Amino acid sequence: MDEQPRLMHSHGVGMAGHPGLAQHMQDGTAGTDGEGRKQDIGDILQQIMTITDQSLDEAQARKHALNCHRMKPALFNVLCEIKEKTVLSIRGAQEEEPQDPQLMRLDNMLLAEGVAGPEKGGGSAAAAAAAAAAGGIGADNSAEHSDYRAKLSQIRQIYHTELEKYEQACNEFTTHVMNLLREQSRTRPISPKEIERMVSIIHRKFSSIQMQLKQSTCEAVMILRSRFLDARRKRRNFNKQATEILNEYFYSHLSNPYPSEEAKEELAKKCSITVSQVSNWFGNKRIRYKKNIGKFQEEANMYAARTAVSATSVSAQGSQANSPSTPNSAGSAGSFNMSNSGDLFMSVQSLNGDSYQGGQVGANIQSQVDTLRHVISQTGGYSDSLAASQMYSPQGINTNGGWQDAPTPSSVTSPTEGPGSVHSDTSN
DNA sequence: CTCTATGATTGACT
DNA sequence: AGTCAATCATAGAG
Repeated sequence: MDEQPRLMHSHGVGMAGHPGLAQHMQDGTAGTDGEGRKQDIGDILQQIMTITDQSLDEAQARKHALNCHRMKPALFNVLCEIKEKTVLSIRGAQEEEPQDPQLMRLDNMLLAEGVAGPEKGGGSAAAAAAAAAAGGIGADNSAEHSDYRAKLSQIRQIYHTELEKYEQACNEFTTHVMNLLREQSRTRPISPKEIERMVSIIHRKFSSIQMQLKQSTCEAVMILRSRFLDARRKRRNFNKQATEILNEYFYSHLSNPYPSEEAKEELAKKCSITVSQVSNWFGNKRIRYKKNIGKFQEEANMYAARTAVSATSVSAQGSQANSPSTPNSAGSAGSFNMSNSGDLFMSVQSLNGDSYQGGQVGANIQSQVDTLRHVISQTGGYSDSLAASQMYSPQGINTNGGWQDAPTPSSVTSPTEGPGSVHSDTSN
């Protein structure tokens, strides 16, 4: 035998063979003979089959008619039976899918970057963390840092708006589908489990859209971050005032141009830069000065002259609190002040009798020298004769490149060794 | 465009 | 940890 008749029988689709259907037929008032019933059922099926081809209003009307049809409950039962069979085969397909590792990764990253998770606090904390990761220098409120924060919060805002939109759309769509299914459940058998399944399918679809959103958000954050990190290397020259302050300190501490931590902080504050930048600057300056003293001599002269003038005026006022060359005037280290005065003296001394070409610079400040000597002797800047003798060592640099190792003082009486002829090791 | 100056980074050293 | 030395990368002048 072929499949069709057997199916019809076993599923009760055979009109006469189905008990429920038969009963309804008997209960019914219309069909009295078999031919008429057949006609009737065929008619209904035909209507159902063609319902999709009709216009909405037409279909609605037809649906209503069908719902009220006397044969409807019987048909419903038949569908229920068929359903029971097919659902079994579907059931195997639905499985609990494990949490997507990629989604977890994205979630974790968004959380770490402060895009997802709790409001504001997390965002700025993450930005600060990113800034710190950028080299420890960015921890201060630099323009780039705030820029980064602003951009990140922008991304965060977009992300949340979109996420909310998706969630809303998802809920709306789910509600819509559920309503639809509930309504349909009047004409065809739909179990709650099926609705549940449909809902989970919808949710899965929407979460895949959400994943795309998360992915693009992550990309945006990465791009922003890489730009921010690249900005580290973007060099911006310090402003003129900052350079002058740093140079003033450097040349007035030429024998020992190693500012203490406090001095660095003070300089950083004055120059509106970070302590690290101050350290960088001094590191660069020392090495470059040492490599080419001749080149820096003019600069040294200029700052020495300036400091001399400053010192003179300080002396006149009987105060040194406002001297830019005494960042440690608070008095944290006595030796600091002492070397300060000594360095001034040294710088001027080198001017005094050098064979340097720009002799007129020296001549210009020649008058300052005596004043300065006077000032220094008055303030007791170098009561220690050893310290004074060190000053005369040409910039106090030894062949090992050491400033810190006490350089062998050439001679107090021979300060005339020109900076240009300091050492052969300067030719680098 | 090239060249120099200069701030930042890196690795070795103490 | 602080420094030196070499190097990178860019700003700015020409």
